[in-house]
Amino acid sequence: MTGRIVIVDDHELVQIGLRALLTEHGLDVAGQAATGAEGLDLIRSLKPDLALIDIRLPDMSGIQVCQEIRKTDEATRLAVLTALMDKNVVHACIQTGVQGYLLKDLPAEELLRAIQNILAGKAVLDPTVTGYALKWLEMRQESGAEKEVLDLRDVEILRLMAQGWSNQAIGKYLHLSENTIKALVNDIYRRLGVKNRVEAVMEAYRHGLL
Amino acid sequence: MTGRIVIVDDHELVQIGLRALLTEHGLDVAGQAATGAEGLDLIRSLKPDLALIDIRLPDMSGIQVCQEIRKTDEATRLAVLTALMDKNVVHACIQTGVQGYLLKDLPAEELLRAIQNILAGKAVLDPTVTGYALKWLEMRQESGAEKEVLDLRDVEILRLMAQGWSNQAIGKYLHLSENTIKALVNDIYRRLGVKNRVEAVMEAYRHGLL
DNA sequence: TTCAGAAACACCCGATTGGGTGTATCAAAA
DNA sequence: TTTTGATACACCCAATCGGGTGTTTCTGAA
Repeated sequence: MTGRIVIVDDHELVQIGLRALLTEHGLDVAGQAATGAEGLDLIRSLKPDLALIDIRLPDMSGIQVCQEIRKTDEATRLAVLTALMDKNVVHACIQTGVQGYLLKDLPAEELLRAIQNILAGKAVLDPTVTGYALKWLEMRQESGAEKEVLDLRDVEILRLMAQGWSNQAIGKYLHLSENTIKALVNDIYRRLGVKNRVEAVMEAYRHGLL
Repeated sequence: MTGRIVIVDDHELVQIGLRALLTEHGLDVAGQAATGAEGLDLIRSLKPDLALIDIRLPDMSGIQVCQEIRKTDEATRLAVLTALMDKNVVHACIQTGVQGYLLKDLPAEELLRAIQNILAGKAVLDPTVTGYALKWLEMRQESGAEKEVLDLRDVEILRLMAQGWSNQAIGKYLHLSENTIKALVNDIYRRLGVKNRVEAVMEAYRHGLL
């Protein structure tokens, strides 16, 4: 079960730690990247068995990286590695089709076991987040309506909002009317429990959605 | 310049990374701790030449750890190692008498050099932090022309903006009129080179001002 | 003393946001 | 078949924001 692994994390300390941990146990770290863009290039060119991707990267969100990869590549296993545990992020990850959601403060041994499991073909969610995931999957199957959760388009809109775009500009960009954007934006506020643009963007940013 | 070093960090990955980096370059990691309490015990018993301390620990702040140590021990060098850059934290660290303030996303090589410098008796502030520290010291000494720089009140206003407050609310809170807040806010936009609230808050957040 | 410039406003105005109600379409469930 | 819901709008309106001009007051330098 030797696996070629790519690490995408902007903290070089974490890179070093991961590589030390993985190589020590016979796993092959084929490449490392510090930004989302570099990570995309690396994954596309190396086609590793597994990519470990940090959520918070300097240029883009790790989730976006996963989405990009999944557009053209269903084979490479993806796992996000993050310090935070957030409902919306977990859901976005599952929707994107990642095989693992791992927390950085996990003991090294558990982390290693999780990675080995993913390489072996299993999907691994950190135990502390499994509850959320299961509940969400239940709702998905039976009622289909999974209210209160931000979908990918919501996150896209939040990203544009965070760049200072107006509703009108967002509407033109997404080929929707300004009125529709306003409705969607209000929905986002309700789901995030905030009452204006700045709060929404800050919430999203803190939760690693951007 | 062989130094005995203690690491206090709750992320085992970072511990592993640091240890690999340091031992690889002939430095001696004498001990590691995952909590502030453990860290205090370890530093007091081992009396290392340098303690690298994470700011965010499960039981207490790394700054508190430094303060505790400094109560009885002026000799052990202390350096905080953190992912976040906060002006207030920097200020507190300098007042506590730490020798280093290092950011986790620094390239490994620079990190290593910084640590070697600290062991050699120099005090090292991360370059991105030094600016703030110097500016702060300037303002203390003289009323030198510090144009184009956000002062403390600007940052306070940005903090309130980031929490979703309206200009009116900010004005009431700071005992200023809404019109004055508007003028100040526009000044902030000009200095940050942005054109609306969301952008300003994002800029400030990215620059560690919040 | 006079002058320059800052700080703290007032007033104005168009653009945008926040929030509500209402509607046409379409697809899936009852 | 009917009904439900989700989606993508339109219209409306008050509040707020973005940005400009102009006034007063105070302080420090010429």
